[in-house]
Amino acid sequence: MQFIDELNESQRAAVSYNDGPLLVIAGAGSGKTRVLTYKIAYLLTQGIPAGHILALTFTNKAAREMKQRIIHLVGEEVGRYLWMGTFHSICARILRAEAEHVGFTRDFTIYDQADQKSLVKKIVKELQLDDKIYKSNMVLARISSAKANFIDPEAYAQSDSYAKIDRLERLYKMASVYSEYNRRLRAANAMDFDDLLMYTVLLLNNNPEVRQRYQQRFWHVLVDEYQDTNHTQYLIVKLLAEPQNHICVVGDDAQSIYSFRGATIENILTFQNGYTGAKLFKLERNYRSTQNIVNAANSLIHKNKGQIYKEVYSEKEVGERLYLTGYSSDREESSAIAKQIMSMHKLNHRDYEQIAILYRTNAQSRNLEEEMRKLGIPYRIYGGMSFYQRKEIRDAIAYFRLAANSSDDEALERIVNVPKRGIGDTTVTRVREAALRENVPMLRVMQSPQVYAAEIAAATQKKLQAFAEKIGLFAEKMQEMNAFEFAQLVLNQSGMMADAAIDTTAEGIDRKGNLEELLSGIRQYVEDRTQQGEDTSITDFVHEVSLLTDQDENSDDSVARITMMTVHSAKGLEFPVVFIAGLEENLFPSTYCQTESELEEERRLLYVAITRAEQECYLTYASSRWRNGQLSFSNPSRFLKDIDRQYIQQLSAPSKEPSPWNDPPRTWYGGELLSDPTERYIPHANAPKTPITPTTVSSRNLKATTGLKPRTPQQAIATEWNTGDRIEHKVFGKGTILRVYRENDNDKIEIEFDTKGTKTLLLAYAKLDRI
DNA sequence: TGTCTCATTTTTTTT
DNA sequence: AAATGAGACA
Repeated sequence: MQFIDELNESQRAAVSYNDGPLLVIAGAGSGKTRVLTYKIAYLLTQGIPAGHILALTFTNKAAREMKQRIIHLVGEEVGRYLWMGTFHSICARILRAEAEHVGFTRDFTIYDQADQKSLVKKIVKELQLDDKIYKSNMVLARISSAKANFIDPEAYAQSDSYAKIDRLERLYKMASVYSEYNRRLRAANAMDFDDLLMYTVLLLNNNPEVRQRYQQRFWHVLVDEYQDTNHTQYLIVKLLAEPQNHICVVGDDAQSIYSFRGATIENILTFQNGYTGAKLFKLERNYRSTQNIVNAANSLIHKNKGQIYKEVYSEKEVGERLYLTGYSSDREESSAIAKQIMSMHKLNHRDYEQIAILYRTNAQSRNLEEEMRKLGIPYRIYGGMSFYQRKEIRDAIAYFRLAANSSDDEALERIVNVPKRGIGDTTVTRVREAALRENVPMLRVMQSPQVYAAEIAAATQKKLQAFAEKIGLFAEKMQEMNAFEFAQLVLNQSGMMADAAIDTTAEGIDRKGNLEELLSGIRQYVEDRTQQGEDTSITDFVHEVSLLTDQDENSDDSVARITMMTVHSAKGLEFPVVFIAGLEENLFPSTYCQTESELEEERRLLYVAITRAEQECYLTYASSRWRNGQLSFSNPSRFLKDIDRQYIQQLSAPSKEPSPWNDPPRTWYGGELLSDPTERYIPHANAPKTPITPTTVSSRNLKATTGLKPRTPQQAIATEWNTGDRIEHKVFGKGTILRVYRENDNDKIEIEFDTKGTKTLLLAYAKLDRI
C-alpha cells in the first residue's frame, strides 16, 4: 500500500482506522474526498471484495469520479463492483430489485418535480380545496418535509408539530392531501424522489429477511457529505450498517447547506451518541486555498454559534486578499465581471477553466450570461433549464415512460395530445374521472372507454383507442429493440418528429434539433453499454435519466469555458479564481431567511462559496437590481462585515457605491431612493433625440414586418423616455404594443405603447427575440 | 378543440 | 421577466 504514504498524518489515521464507527470532520479543502477514496482503496487491498462496500455520495458525478480514482489505485478488476452512488440511485437500485416487497413492480417510474406538481394540483382541485391556500409548491414542501423525516400520511395526521404549522397556514386538510397524493403515486406505480428513501426504510424495516440480506452484503458503509443527510437517510444508513457498524461518515458541519430539503445537522452532531465508541478524526489542514482565503472564511464562519470546534489552517502562500467591489446596478456588476475575466484571460493568460462565478439564485445567471456573450467569453451554466427539462425532451421521455409503465398517468396526460390528436381537456378529464372511479390506469380506460362508462363521443373514442394501441405497440417493441432503435421508432410513429419537422419557425427547428440530439445521445448510450456488455434496452435508460442532475450532463469539454452556478451546486468543487456575485441584503442572505438559524445557514453558504477559491476571490454587490420585473434597491450584505477586515481589499468601482463598513445602511421609500434617483440611471446611449417616424405594425404582424417578435405580447417596460429635448428616466408600466420600429441593427427596438388607463404614449425599450 | 389575449402570480437553494 | 391561468372567440 504505497499510496497511503501520500497522505498526511491525520488523513492516514482516518484511512487506516477500521475497528469501529468512524466520524471524520473534514474542514473545507482538507482532502475529504481523498480520505474516502483512499479508505476504500485500502479496504480493497485488505481483501474486502468491492461488492461488499457501499459508498454513498452527494452527486452521481462525485461517485463516478471517486470510482475512477479508486480504480486507478487498485485496478479495474478489483474496484469494478463497488456499490457507489447517491442515496437516491442506490435506493432506486435496491427498490427495483425488491419492488414486490413494497407493493410496486420493478418498472416503477420516478416522478420528477413537474409530475409531482401537476398531480398535487389535480388533487387539490378534486378535493375542492382552495388553490390559493393549497399552493402546489407549499403542499409539496410539506410532503417532502414529512418524507424526509420518515413520516407517512398516518403519522402525519397524528403529528402535532405538523398540524400546528398547517393550522398557521390554514392547510387543515393537509393530511388528506398527503394521503391521496401517496395513493395516487402508488396507483401509477410511481415514486417521487423522497419515496426512494422512504420506501427503502420501509422495505428494510418490514422485511427481516431482506434486511439481513443487505446487511450481509454491505460489510462496510461509507457516507460522504454526512452533514447534508436527513433523518430518513440516517435511518437507511443505520439499517444497512447494523449490526457490525463498520461505518465511516465524512462531513463538515460548517458546510451544511441543505436544511431546506430536510437535511439535519443533528446527524453529524450526534453521531457519536448513536454509535457508541465512535472515533472522531478531524482534518484541519486546508490544501486548497491561500492563507488569506482560509482566514477570511474562518473569520466569517466563527460568527456562527452552533458548530464543532475546529481551526482550519493553510500553509500555502499568504496570497492576495479578497477583493470587494460595489456597483450601481446588476448590469454594471455583470459587465464589470465580464471585463475582469477578459483581462485576466488576455493579460494573465488565465485559462477560462480556472474561473467560476457563483451566485445565490439561478435568476442571476441571465445578466451574467448576456455580458459573457457580448465579450465572447465561453461559459458553461449549471442549473436552470437543463437539456432533459425541455418540453420536447420530456415529451419524448414520457412516451418511453408510458411504454415501460402503463400506469404512469402523468406521462400519459403529458403526451396524450402531443402532437395534437384532437384529444382535449374535456376528454382527458372524463377519462381521468372514470379511471379514478374504477381504480384502473387511464390507459386502460382509453383502450375500452365503453367498459368503464366514460361518456365520450364515438369519434373521440376512436382517437383514444388509436392512441392506446400505439402505446401498446411501443410496449411490445420495447422488449425486442435496443434503446436507440426504440427511440427512433417512438419519435417517428408518435408523430413528434414529423410535427417538429413541419414547423419552420425558430422554435420548431430548435425542437427538431433537440430531438435529434436526444437520439444521438441514446445511440451513444447503446454503444457504451454494448461495449460494457450491459443491457441496452430503453428501460434502464429511462430509469437513469430520471436520476440525472445537470452536473451529469455531458457537455462539450473540448473548449475551455468559465463556470457559472449557484453556490449550492458548487459544493465540493474548487477553482483557482472565484467570483461571488450579488452580495446584498435580501439576496445573500435571502429575504426568506431571517430567523437566526436560517441566517447561520446562509452564512455557511457564503463560507462554502469562499472556500471554493484557491487563489483569488472576488466579491461583488450592486445597489440596484431587477427582480421579478421590478427594480429593487439594496444594501451590501451583512456578511461582508462578518469577514475580518484585514483580509479584504476594497476596489473602486465606476460609480461610488456605499461601503459596507463606512456608510450607514440606506432606507428606501416606496421602492425608490430618497436622494436624487437620476444618479442611479445611466441614460441609454442610443436614445434618439427626436422621435422616429413610426411605421404602424400590429402586434400580430410584428414578426413579419420587423423580423423580430416579442417573447410575450405585453413585455414592454419603459426604462426611459425621450420627449424630444430631454430624456426622462424611470417610467415603468405595461401596455399593449401598438407600433414597432427597429433601431439600427440592434435587438433592442423601440415600441410605442399605451399604459393601462392613461393612454400615454411612451418610447420604450424591450427585449426581443430574433427569428 | 384550439388559439389568442389579457391578467395575475411568482418570490431561493436541489437529489 | 417569465410562467401560469382564465376567458373570449373562431
